Order: sequence, then structure tokens, then C-alpha cells
Amino acid sequence: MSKAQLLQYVRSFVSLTNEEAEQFAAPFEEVHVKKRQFIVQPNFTSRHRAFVVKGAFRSYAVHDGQEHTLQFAIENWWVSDFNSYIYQHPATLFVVALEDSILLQIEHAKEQELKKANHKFETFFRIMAEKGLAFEHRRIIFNLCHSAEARYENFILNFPNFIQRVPQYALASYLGMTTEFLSRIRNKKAHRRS
Amino acid sequence: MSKAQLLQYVRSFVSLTNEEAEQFAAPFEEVHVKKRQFIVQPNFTSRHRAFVVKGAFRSYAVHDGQEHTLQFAIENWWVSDFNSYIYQHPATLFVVALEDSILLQIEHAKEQELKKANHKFETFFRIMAEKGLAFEHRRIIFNLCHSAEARYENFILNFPNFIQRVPQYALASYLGMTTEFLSRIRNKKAHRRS
DNA sequence: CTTTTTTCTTGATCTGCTTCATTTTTACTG
DNA sequence: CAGTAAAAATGAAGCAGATCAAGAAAAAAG
Repeated sequence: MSKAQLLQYVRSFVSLTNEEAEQFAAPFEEVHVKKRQFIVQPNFTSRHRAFVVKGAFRSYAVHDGQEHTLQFAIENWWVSDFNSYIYQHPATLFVVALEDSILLQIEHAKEQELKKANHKFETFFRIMAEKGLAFEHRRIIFNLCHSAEARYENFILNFPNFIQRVPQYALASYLGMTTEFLSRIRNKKAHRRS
Repeated sequence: MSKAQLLQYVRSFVSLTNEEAEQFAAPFEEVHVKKRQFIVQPNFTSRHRAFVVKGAFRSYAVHDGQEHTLQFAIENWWVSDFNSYIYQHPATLFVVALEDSILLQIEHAKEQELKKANHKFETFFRIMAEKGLAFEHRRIIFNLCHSAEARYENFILNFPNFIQRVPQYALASYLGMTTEFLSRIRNKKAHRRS
């Protein structure tokens, strides 16, 4: 069952008794999402935090007709419009499935109950947020320090498994460049190799 | 006393009894820092998380001789090299005082004890991390979507009180542009107004 | 104050990356 | 598996923002 996967993930951060595990998993519901289906859209409040059991997602904003990717998520990552979710404000992002996917999602109110009910659950979400924040700090600094080409190389190095599953235009917009420019970088690289 | 300021801040997120407040504040120590003094340097592990009681700080990386600012912090903000602090790895950032400042700092191990000792303290640090993460998400998306000029305008709008306390070259490097270009933006704007 | 250092400004030139337009390739869909 | 839609590649031209060099202003130090 897919909840086993979630619990294995959670237990890699906090130890849980079997009762606690059951209590933690209970409010999560499994959702199947088809490729190209949206799970979050601007102006609608993101009511769930979702754990990716299988598949891939992308969250992005649209500005002046251009898409700008905030995040990708594959197995064992979380997705949502985080600002919308934690403040329960209308979303500004789209979150879309890049493949047919399976999620385990929890409602905002249920998550609050979990955190209140057990110190360990609170700890788990604290760790998730801290890791996320540390990750984004690294990303921001790297983006400030490096060229488009270096950002692409760095992505390949750190997320080789994302490369094949993420469309190139989406990756370009995640890395802060146009899809044309990323194409040129890849082309240049391919020619260097031969 | 400066701990009253910290506790007022903490209590704006979680309710604390007087005993709890005392317990929370106990491991923090007050540190006075002179302008231009560093509290974090690359290769040294950041042993403390620091709450700014008075003054201003900047965290930044140096790459190819260029400085790139990750964060500013004034009264009631926290500073550290967050990656270094939470993972207790060597830092990659500098953190420097922009003014003569007063900090309340807590050691990493002491923070772990606090979080273990009281569910509310854990909740507090969870909220800090979540707010921080949400903030950086907004920043990343905004940076991806907007021009240098728009990023500057947005900063003025959101952090008017930082403008007078932060040197322009540091702001430029926070916003991902050169100090020369920021100067031109400001100049252009000034001329538009007359 | 006066000197020195740091920060900010301004101009000239250059380039990394974008934009636009078109073609080729790949992936879906009936 | 044919037809259509989506994604990626390629070329030419343009521009936002960088770089370099020098001077002006402001702040810190003596």
C-alpha cells in the first residue's frame, strides 16, 4: 500500500511506534492524477499538502505569458503552492502532473491536528520545512553566483534522475533562462564531446 | 532586558507560560557586535542561530571576487548560515554586521534540547522555518518573473525600512544586479520624478 | 577639520541571454 | 500507424544588464 511508502519516508526522519504510524497516515488520502492534470491553480486556495508516491509534478507561475518554474517533485517529494497552503490564501501558482501520478494528500486542518496531537509529528514537519529552506538558500546563492550554463551543469550533477522526466522548456524556466538558450547550451556541450 | 524582546517575538507565534518563557530564553546569550565584524565565516561551522535585538546584518557568498547577498537581517530577524547551522557543516557564507549590533544567540545543541523539551518550542521553530521557506519561494518566483528594475521597486515596496540601512552595493547583489546598474535605475527614477 | 577609505555615480563599450521566426524532431491520439 | 500536436533545435537580430575605467560624494578615522 502506498501509505507504507509515506511512512518509510517519515520514519527516515523521526522514529514512530506502530500506533503513531497509523495515526500519522490515517488522514492522508490517495489520489490518482493524469498527466497534464492540475492539482493547484491560481486564485483557488491550495487545501492540501501532497506527497508524491509515484509520478512527477511541476509548480510554476505565469507572468506576461511566460511560465516560470518554482519546483519539480518526483517520488518522495512534497508538492503544493506552499505559500497558499500554509497561509490558506489563494494560490498564485499552477501545479501540474508531468506524468500519470499517485499522490497522498492531507488537508490543511488535518495536518494541524496531527502536529498538535504528537510532538514527533510536529518535529517531522519542522524538519521538512528546515530542509526545504536550506535547499532554497543553496539554490538562491547558486543562481546569484553562476551563469546559465553553470546552473544547467549543476542541475545535471545534483538531479540526474530529473533530467529525463522533465521537459526541457520547464527545466529552462526553472533555471531562469529561455528554452532556446538551454537548447544552445546542450548543443554546444554535445559538440564539445565529439 | 533584551530577552524580553525575544520573548515578545516568540509569543507572537506561540503562547508561553512564564515558566516556559524563562526556560526558552535561558540558553540564549547576548552578544555585542561592532560594525564590520563577522559572526560567520566560510569553512567554520556556524555554531549559533542568532536573533537580532538591535542592528543589522548581511549574509553573503563570495564567488570569483564578487559578493552575492543571500539575506539581510534587522531587529526581530534571525541570522546565520542556515545550511551550516542546521547540518553543522562548514559554512560557505560570510555574515557581517552592517551596524553596531546586539544579538541573542543560542548554540545548536541547546536548541535541540529546547525543541525536545517542549512541544511549543518545537512548534515555534517549525513556524520560523515554514515562514522562511514561504518567503524564499516568493523571492525565487519574483526574481524569475521580473526585471532588475521591477525587483528593485518591489524591494522598496516590501522593505522600505531596510533601504536606508543597507549599502547600495549590498542591495544590488541581493537583487542580482551590479551596483552600477542599480545606480542607473535609481538615477533614471529620480529624473522621471522631476 | 583633514585625510583616507569606502561607497556611489557616470560614460563607453561589450556580451550573455532574449526575442522572433522557422524548421525539425518527438510524442500523443484516434 | 497516420495525422496532429507538443517540444526541441537553429539562425538572425536586438537588448538588458555587465564590465571597465575614472571621478565625485559620503563616511570613517585620525
